Amino acid sequence: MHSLNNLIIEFYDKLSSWEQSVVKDTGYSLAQVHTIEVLGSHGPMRMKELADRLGITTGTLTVQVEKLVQFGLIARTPHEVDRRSILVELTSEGTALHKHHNRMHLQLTEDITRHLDPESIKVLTQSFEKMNREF
Amino acid sequence: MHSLNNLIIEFYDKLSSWEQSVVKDTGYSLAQVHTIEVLGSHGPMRMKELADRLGITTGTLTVQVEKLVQFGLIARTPHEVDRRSILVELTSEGTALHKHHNRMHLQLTEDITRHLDPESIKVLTQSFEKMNREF
DNA sequence: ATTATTTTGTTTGATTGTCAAGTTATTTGG
DNA sequence: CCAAATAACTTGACAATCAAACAAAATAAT
Repeated sequence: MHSLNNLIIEFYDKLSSWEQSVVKDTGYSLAQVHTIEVLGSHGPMRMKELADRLGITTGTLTVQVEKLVQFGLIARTPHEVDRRSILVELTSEGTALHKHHNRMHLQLTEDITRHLDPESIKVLTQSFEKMNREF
Repeated sequence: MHSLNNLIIEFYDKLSSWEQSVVKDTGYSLAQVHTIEVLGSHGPMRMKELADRLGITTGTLTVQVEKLVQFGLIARTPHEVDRRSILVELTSEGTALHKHHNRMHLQLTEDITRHLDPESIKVLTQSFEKMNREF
């Protein structure tokens, strides 16, 4: 248990470094790419929901979104029913960035699991499912 | 493979959120606790090495270390042989914080793995070992 | 041995990400 | 209909960060 704990911490650290270097290559900041990632994997959403998912305040997000709009990565559209709200969604350019980032992640997953046999991958997948449910 | 990739991303996100909330409770910042963590798990080291492990410049670290010294969490001692260098190490208070954080991590690992049978934990541990080696 | 280069840590100035608090517009509940 | 809650924005203040310039010391080259 103790060793598994250390392995998880090490895994997290290495994933962090990897993410940082991959993001740097895009020319955008970590916060910016993270925003694109969330929008890409969950689809268009209101500012409030996006802020919650990113773990930041809406005030911070307002500024961040403004930049991303100027970069042409995302677009703001009024909410159909709630006129207080704004829907934020990826532009085609934003979608392209998300897909690119996704491919990087997939490649990494393939790279780090290449010495695992099919049975281990199966157990690993099930274990991640169970662990993610417990957070 | 595709689903495993998504599970890893989800796992990373959840671990991130967890870390953020645990760190917030300590009253110190994420960067500060991270510095304590590295010093706690690897022992005293030079500024340069610490900066490299944290993925920041020595300039940034100089400022950060100054604060942590004022908080009484770490101490600076001259390097025995290289007079350009400074050794940074945890004080007893810093060690206490590290131990506390470590206990939190261990508790989390126990919590998220509680529905895994011993055999799965074994495979999971071996898989993490192999994956960490491939980064 | 002397000089040039590299390494280590610090300082400074600029930029980014962040929050808290206050504001406005809108929605919801009594 | 009015009060309270919610959504987004604005502003002012910090934290964290980097790059560049610097000084001191170690290392390499000649």
